[in-house]
Amino acid sequence: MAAIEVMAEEGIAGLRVEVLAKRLKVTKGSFYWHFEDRRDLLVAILQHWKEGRIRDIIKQTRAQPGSELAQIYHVIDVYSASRSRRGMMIELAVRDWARRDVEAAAIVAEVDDVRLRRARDLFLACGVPMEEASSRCMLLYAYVFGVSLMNYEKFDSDVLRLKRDIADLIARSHSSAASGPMDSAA
Amino acid sequence: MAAIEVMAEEGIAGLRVEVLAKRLKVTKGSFYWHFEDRRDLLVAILQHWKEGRIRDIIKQTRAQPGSELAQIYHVIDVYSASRSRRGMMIELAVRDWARRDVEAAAIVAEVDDVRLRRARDLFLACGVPMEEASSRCMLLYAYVFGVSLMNYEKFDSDVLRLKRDIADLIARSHSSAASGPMDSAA
DNA sequence: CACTATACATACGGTAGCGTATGGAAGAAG
DNA sequence: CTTCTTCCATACGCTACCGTATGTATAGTG
Repeated sequence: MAAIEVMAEEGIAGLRVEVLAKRLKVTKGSFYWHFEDRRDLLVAILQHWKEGRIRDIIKQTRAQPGSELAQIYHVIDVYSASRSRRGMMIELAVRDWARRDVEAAAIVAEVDDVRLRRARDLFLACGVPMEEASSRCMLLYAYVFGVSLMNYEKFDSDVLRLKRDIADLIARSHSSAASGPMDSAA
Repeated sequence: MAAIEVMAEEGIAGLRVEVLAKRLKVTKGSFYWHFEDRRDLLVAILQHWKEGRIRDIIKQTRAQPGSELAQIYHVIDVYSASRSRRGMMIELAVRDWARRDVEAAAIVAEVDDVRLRRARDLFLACGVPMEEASSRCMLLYAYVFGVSLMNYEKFDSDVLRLKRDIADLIARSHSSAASGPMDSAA
C-alpha cells in the first residue's frame, strides 16, 4: 500500500482520499470500490502496520544464545539510525493518531506490548533481574521514540558518541562488566 | 490564549479558525482583526509556548547547591507525572507540527537546547563528567517525551515502581553512590 | 457635535475534500 | 450473443474551511 508513503510525509490528517487517488493515478470511484470510506483505509493501514511491526520485532529480537546483549545494542541502533528515518516517521504518525483515536491506541498498545516483552526477554537472557529488565526495555523504547522528535543538533556536535554512550546507559547490564557489544569487537 | 486548549485536544491540524471563533463566542471578523491569517495565530501560539517553556525550564532547574540530584529527579517526575498531561499534549502537538514545519522546528530546537543545557548543568554540578552529563540529560528528555506516547498498561501493572526505577537509571550518578533523591528521604 | 480609530459582526466567494449515483468496459458464464 | 459480475471513471451534492469585503457600535478627541 503506497498510502503509507503519504502518511509518512503528511501524517494521518494529511492523508486525503482525493490526494491519494491522484497520486495513484486512479479516481475516487476506484478508491470507494476498494474501501468503504476513508476510515476503512486508515484501519487497513493500521492493521498492515501492526503486522509488519510484529514481524520485524520478532526478527530483530531473535538472538543466538550468548549474543543477547549485542542484539539489544542492535535494536537500539536500528531505531535510532538515520537510515530508518522513514519507518520512524510512520511510527510517529501512527502514534500521534493513536493519541486521539481509541482504535489506533489499541493497536499501538498491542505492538508496544510485544516489543517490550521481546526486549525484556533479551535482558532476562543477559542475566538482568526481572524488574530491572522491565525498566531497561521500557527506557529503551521510550528513548528511541523520544529522541526521534527532538532537535539536538545545536546541543552536541558529536552525535555518534552521544548515541553510543546513551546505548551503553540503557543496555549496560547492571550485573555484568561488559560495556558494549562484544567489547567493541576486535 | 485559549487556542492552546484546542491544540492540546485536536493538534495543530485540528485548530481551525472558525472552530476557535465559535468556541470563543466571537466571529471570524473578530479573529481576522487580531490575526493576519491562520498561520499568524499558529506562530503566535508557538512564540507563547516557547516563552512559557523557557520560563518553566529555568524555574525547574534552579537548585540549591547540594540538591542538584534531587532536582534532576524532580524534573523527571514533573514530565512523566500524569498531572502534567495537558502540558505534554501541547508538547507533543507542537513537536508533531515541527516535524513538517521548519519554523516550528527551529523553535523546538531552541527550547530543546535550553532544556538540555540546563539539565546538563545539573548533572555537572553532581560531579558527573561532561560527556556523561550530555548523554544522561539527552536520555532524560528523550525518555520523558517517548514514554508519553507509549501504551504500556498491558506490560507492567506496577507503573509507579517502573517509573521510579527508570528515573534511577537516568539520574543515578555513575561516580556517586546515591541511589535516589536524598536517599529516599528520612 | 463631527471625526476617527478600534473592535467587533454579517455576508459572501472560493477551494478542498467526503461520499454517492450512475455509466461503462471487460471478462466469465450460460 | 446475452447476462452478470468486477472494477473503474465521471459527475454531482454537500460540508467545512479560509480569507475578504463591508457594515456598525463604541470610545476617544478636537
